[in-house]
Amino acid sequence: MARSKDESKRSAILQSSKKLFAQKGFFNTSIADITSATGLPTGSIYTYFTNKEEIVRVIVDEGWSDMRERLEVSLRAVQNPKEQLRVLIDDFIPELLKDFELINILLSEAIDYTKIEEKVEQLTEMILAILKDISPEKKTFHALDKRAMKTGLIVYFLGVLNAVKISREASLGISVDDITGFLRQSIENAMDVEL
Amino acid sequence: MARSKDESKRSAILQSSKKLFAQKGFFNTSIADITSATGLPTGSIYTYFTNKEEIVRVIVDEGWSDMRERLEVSLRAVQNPKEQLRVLIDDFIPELLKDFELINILLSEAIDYTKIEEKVEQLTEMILAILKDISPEKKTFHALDKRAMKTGLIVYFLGVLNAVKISREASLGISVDDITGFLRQSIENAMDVEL
Amino acid sequence: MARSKDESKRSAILQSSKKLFAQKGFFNTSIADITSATGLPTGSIYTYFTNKEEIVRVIVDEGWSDMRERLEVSLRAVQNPKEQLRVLIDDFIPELLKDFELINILLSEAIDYTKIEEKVEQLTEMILAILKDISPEKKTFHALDKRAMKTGLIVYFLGVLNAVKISREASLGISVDDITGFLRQSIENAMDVEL
Amino acid sequence: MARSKDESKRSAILQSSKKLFAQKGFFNTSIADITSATGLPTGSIYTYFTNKEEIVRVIVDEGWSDMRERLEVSLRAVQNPKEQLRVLIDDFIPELLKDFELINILLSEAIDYTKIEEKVEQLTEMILAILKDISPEKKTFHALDKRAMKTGLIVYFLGVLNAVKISREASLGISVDDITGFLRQSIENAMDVEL
DNA sequence: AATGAATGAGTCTTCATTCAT
DNA sequence: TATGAATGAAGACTCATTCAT
Repeated sequence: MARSKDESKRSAILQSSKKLFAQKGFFNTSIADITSATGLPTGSIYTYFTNKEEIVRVIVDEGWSDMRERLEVSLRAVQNPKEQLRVLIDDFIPELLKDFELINILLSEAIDYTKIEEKVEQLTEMILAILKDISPEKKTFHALDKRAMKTGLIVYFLGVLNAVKISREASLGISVDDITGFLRQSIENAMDVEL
Repeated sequence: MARSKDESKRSAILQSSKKLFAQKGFFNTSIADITSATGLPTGSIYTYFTNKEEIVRVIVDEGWSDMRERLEVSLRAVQNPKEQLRVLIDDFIPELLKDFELINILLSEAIDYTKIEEKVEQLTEMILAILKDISPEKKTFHALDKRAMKTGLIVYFLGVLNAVKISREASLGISVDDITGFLRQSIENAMDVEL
Repeated sequence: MARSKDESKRSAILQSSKKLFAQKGFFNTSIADITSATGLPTGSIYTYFTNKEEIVRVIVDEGWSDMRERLEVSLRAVQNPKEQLRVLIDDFIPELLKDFELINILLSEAIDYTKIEEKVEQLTEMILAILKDISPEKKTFHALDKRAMKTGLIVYFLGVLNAVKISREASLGISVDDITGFLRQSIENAMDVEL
Repeated sequence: MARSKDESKRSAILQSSKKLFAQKGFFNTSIADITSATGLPTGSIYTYFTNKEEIVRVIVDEGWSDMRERLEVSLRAVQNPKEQLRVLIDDFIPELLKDFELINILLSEAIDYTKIEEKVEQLTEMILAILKDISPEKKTFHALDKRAMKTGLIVYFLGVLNAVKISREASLGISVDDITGFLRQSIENAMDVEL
């Protein structure tokens, strides 16, 4: 009982902070903003988190873990690497790109606490593991050595996230669907598969 | 009659601020930091800029204008679109990617004042103008409609900038050269040209 | 559970500020002056008041409310309008004129936040209500229509307050007693009563 | 020629400052506001005045001298004290009350530099000199000793000025005409004359 | 004399974090 | 544990006045 109450406060803080950080930015969000949004007293924030930084860190880490776990589960469910690619593109990516708030926080201001490089690294390795089991007839992407492939994945990953972020904030004339569409096309092309 | 505004002071402010903003971030850089770095008194900052925001804005706008002008000049010097592509990749991109501080500021914290979407838009349009004059035998990239092409360019542009930013800050195991190399390869592939 | 707001701190701020504002003026009194005078840290000022303006506003409003309440109570205690007039002149006015600091603040600098016109209006209406029940044999004051009476009251009220203020600051050669004396005389004359 | 140019700048400063001080108050008017309003460079302000305080002081002193001189001239033109009273009420007072800006400055913020007590003193003495030559049949005002008379004059003078100031700023429901009307009535009554 | 950039102490206010209750 | 008042260093910015030119 006590524990569940605690948990709900912790969640409330995380949820409100996530929204606020995404909207106003980390530095422009004060602890007071968070207490207002949650209705919790100042002190409570500090019984659940040691400081403001830890809040972003947890938002990002838990958000990312969630994503990754779901992806791993889905991937384990299918063996065929081509299928896995499809899972990645049809399930994981859209799911990730829907979490606009997470993306926003991941990429912005608090990037120091956000450890985006870890996330990049993790995802890259996972995808490389899938790709190396696909032997396309065409050369294209595979003409690239592993390092180039990694580079490509990083560029794509960061590019996609940023494109989503910016396309939502400004009127670039492209949508999230355009972005996932482009990504799918690129991969199909590169890997010479049809997903 | 009186002292006239001192261009060298303005530059000093811009230069120091650029370094500081890139290193510590916009919000973690105080006006006091800038006065320390420049040796100028507080008041002087405000005789050259109306506020802290204007400093970032100017850093980004002037930095970007410089880049763009140099690119436009270079492009005008060659007519052949294939040559123009080479100029873009061999001259402009490396030049841009060398300005790590600019990239850092462009992509981070102060992104509200940074108007990165404008820069994305501008560069995208310039490149599309070049590409539309190249008729590759292969389909690939041109199979894409204009919107998809634009999307691709945006993803690549943002991806490359972010990859550089992050690869410098963390140890992703890839270098700026890897990134430009990947970009060149991608374009050669997509456009079916050899640069 | 936590410390609760400390009324004595709030009072200390009001008291010190009142003295300082009266002595040095609103604009020449800094928050630092108030913290020095009270011994409170800067932050505490802002846990009790939202800003410097609010401090004057509260000083004036609470000071005035006090005065008015006491007057109303006293007036209710006597029915005869002539008695009420005496209460006004013998109790209220001297009491008001003793609060030199309040007068000073009411009339000066921060007059924008001070809403003296409200106070003038309130007092004027109260007095008019008393006067209309007194039927002097002589014409004099009652020859005046309501508007002229109101004008007269306003002139007297403001005149008396300012005369006190200035007579305390400079050596005009008249005292507060002279002023109340004159006022009493004027009213007795005007209303043809003896108080 | 040079002198006349100087003079015009000095006037411009005084005129603009008068308007600004009356509108925004002394402390809320910056030297920069004055340079904007006049179009003069900062330095020029200081070749004509030693500091901001001196500007108010001069505005008030010159404004007041003007008034007083005109009054003295007018008074000298008529011998009869009753006529002099009429001049005072019909010419001087309305003229003074028309200069709302002067009144505003005289009574507010910068009251420390404004030396209003001097003005009160001067005017009071002038009027007393007139009054003492009028022998009313009725007692009323003359029942007062000199000190009481002086007190009365001070109260009236300050009351009238303040009433005008406030009636212009807020909606007290009385006009400048009401105020001068009341004043005339009071004097006629007190002195038992018809003006 | 005229100019307006230079100056830096001083202004109000904020806010993450602590800690008395 | 829960609370929210307390804290005070730090923040961005202002502005009267000076003085180099």
